[in-house]
Amino acid sequence: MNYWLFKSEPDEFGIDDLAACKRERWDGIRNYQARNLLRDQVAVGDQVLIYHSSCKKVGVAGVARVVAAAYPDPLQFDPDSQYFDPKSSPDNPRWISVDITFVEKFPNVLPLARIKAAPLLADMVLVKQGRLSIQPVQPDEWQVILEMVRQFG
DNA sequence: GCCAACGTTGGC
DNA sequence: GCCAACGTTGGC
Repeated sequence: MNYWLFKSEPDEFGIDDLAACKRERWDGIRNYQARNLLRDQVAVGDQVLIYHSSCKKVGVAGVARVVAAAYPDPLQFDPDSQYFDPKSSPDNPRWISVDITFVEKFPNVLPLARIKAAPLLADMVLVKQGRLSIQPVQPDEWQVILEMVRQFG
């Protein structure tokens, strides 16, 4: 089983929305590095940190679990969607979705500033390559994050 | 709102 | 295939 971090803007879709709907298609990913991870590595049963970006409380907000592995993102075929891609086709889809389900909402969002300040998390992709929207998380990093949440919350 | 970092596009 | 121009992300 692998660990991941998915970014979302809580104004669009955050941990509370996930808790309310229980299961959600993670769509609209339009970055090749993130796409490749979704397509090749994200598997059913993997665990996911839900990260809130571009908002007041930037940081890790909770946990989700993967319930459906890679399949074509339907929005790429929808001309009315902002994620429509005219260069993609059902025969050869370019963009990938997975489904996740709600697991846990943290009592408090673990702030990015705390993550950046933690020596044990200095090698996190979040710290080193902040812009990637689907990121691998190492098992030891996962443990450190959850321990920090326990102390912070 | 600013701006640094980084990804994508397109001319050559 | 290089690289300049441009667009986007996302923290602050």
